[in-house]
Amino acid sequence: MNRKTPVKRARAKQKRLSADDRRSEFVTKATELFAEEGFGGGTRALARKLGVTQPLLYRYFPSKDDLIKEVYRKVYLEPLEIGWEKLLSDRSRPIRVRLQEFYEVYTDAIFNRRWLRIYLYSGLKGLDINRWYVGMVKDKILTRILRECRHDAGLATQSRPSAAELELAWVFHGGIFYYGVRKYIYEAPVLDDKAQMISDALDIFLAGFERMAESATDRRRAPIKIAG
Amino acid sequence: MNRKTPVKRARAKQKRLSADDRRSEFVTKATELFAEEGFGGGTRALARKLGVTQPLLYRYFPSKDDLIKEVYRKVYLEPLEIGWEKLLSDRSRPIRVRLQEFYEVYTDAIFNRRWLRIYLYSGLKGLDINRWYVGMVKDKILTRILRECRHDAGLATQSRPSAAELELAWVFHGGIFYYGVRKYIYEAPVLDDKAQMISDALDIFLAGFERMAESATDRRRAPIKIAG
DNA sequence: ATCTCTGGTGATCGCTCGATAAACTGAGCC
DNA sequence: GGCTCAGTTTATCGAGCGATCACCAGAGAT
Repeated sequence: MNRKTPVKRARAKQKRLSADDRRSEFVTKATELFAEEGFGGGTRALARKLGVTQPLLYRYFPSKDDLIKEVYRKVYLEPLEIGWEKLLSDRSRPIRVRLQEFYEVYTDAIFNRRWLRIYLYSGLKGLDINRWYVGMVKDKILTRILRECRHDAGLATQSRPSAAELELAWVFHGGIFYYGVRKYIYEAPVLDDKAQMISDALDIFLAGFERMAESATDRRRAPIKIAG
Repeated sequence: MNRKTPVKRARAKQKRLSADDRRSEFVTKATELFAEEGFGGGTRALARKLGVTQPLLYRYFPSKDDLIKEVYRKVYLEPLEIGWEKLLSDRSRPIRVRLQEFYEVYTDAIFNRRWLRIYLYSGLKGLDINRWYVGMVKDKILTRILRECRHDAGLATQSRPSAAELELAWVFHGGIFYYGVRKYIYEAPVLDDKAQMISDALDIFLAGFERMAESATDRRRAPIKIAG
């Protein structure tokens, strides 16, 4: 229809952002793109998402790899902002309440398509930052949880948890993590009530920890007796 | 040195395989390549692994995508060859023994770098075959396990497990699965004794199932009491 | 010995990728 | 107004990608 008269060049969109704004817009949109396409996603597709041309990227990042590193940093540091030290270590509250609340807010932070996909893609690349994150989960979350559990059960506080304890905590943690993978990566139907899933997982973890603590110094435990 | 005289062209390697052999060699090496590089791995790199030239691939597969589909098929069907029906459903043996053995052979089948990486890469692509596999784990493994557990506990056998039961089983299964991810994807240190990890996970799963079964018809359960 | 059939190669096409260099443009300052 | 400088675009490069086609070569049948 009135297409013939060029109405002031419709692509006079919103160009000319400040350098800082443009730069962080690149990182944000790159996170979205790479979450969907993997890190093989193209710089042209990224530019299209911003409504700019592809070479503009190189005004803000020396190479695509530098952009990717920034995406890593942003995504991996995101869940750390919730401040779990005080959540886990506040001994004025029952440990079960602390654990429940911690896992609710922690999974609120990481259970979304964007975070989980970036995490898995970068994990498959075997990057240092992924090793660092896994080590941090071990030291800052699982070890802390075990320490609080030991304290709560009246056991001696040891500097490092035993390998068996740690594995127990990992299986528990992994079970919860896998809930997010099933929901946001596999897009499989899951129990909608995340809080109840956490509550149930906590029940069996804490019961398992108690059982392990009871057979105190034993390295090897007998299997539990099953009804029937 | 004696480089000047062409000594019968050293690349007279081992060419000229039978069509079937060459085809399956393509699939095998493609599985290795894609496991490491992702499905973005190049056809030239693949040919190099076989010691042939790149166009030869297209004598055996119409396109790279068809090759990839064959890789899927091979990888996804691999763990099914262990025949878990008889392992899980043989009621002449104690359920705990059955579960222990099943998870040992199942994880023997899938806990390796090749399988896990292909599985995760294809999972990230959101393919139908991945949905199919997850559904199969649910129907053929978890549902069966829950049915056997119910039978063992003397509970009424219901056609489908409750959502809460299923979630319990998923968290347990996911916890074990994540052990493989930690070991072969993250390459993080894990408890070396896989059988003990399974045994411990089984302990807490079965204890959790019993607890859930005790509070029979209740949809919502009270959290367990913690010492202290 | 020659023919034939098939596994395998060499050359190349069209496309997309990350990256570079030069030209353009518009808001703020004098 | 005209200058300046930073944000943006246009044009393009070289490399690598999947895919195609004509050709080659060697084992087995005749």
